[in-house]
Amino acid sequence: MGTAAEPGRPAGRVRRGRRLPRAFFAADPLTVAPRLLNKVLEVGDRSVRIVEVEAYRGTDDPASHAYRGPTPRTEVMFGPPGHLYVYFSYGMHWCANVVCGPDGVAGAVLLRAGAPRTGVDAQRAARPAARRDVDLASGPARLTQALGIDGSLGGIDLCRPDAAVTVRDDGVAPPPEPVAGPRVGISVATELPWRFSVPGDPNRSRPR
DNA sequence: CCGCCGATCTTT
DNA sequence: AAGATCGGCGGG
Repeated sequence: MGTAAEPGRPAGRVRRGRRLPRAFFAADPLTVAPRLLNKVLEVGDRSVRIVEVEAYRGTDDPASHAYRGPTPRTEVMFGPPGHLYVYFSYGMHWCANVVCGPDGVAGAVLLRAGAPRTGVDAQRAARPAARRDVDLASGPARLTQALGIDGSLGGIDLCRPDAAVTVRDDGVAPPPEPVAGPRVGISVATELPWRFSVPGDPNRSRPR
């Protein structure tokens, strides 16, 4: 019903785990990105296990929204780590990032795909176009749709006790050897292997 | 299963 | 004018 089976884990009660502290996000996006794999992204009763991410840096990364310095849209990327950077893409989609790196240095990790975990019925209701459950959160805008993340949550602090969105550790370790490859949908810095995913996970996004 | 293309808004 | 995308449609 509400909870998806996770292969390799015993059926039954789902561990909620504990919210990641701000220190987790204070490192460089390139360091944080692979560590976020297999962490849990939770919004209310809905959650996914993060299976694909991309690192974006700031003024030294031409593919980053922060490359040309702060703007009203991107200023949160220049602020303290552990906040949510949400942007509107292609006129119709929301995409969510976690701000990483020290305060004053721009950086973020784009949350690209997740495996549905709890509140799966609500995720299906939020994603009527998804034919199969592996399509529920298998893309950055699909993930935000499945969990109900939009611009109204932009800038929130994920590390506060009362945060509407949290990233949690339920005891599942990141993959020891994550798949690394080029970031999707960019036209510059395409040689950098800054996209990370859980090897073999069927919920990863399908690059075009 | 795969590739093409339109939708629609922000930023440059 | 292009973009950190998605889903519908047509063809194989």
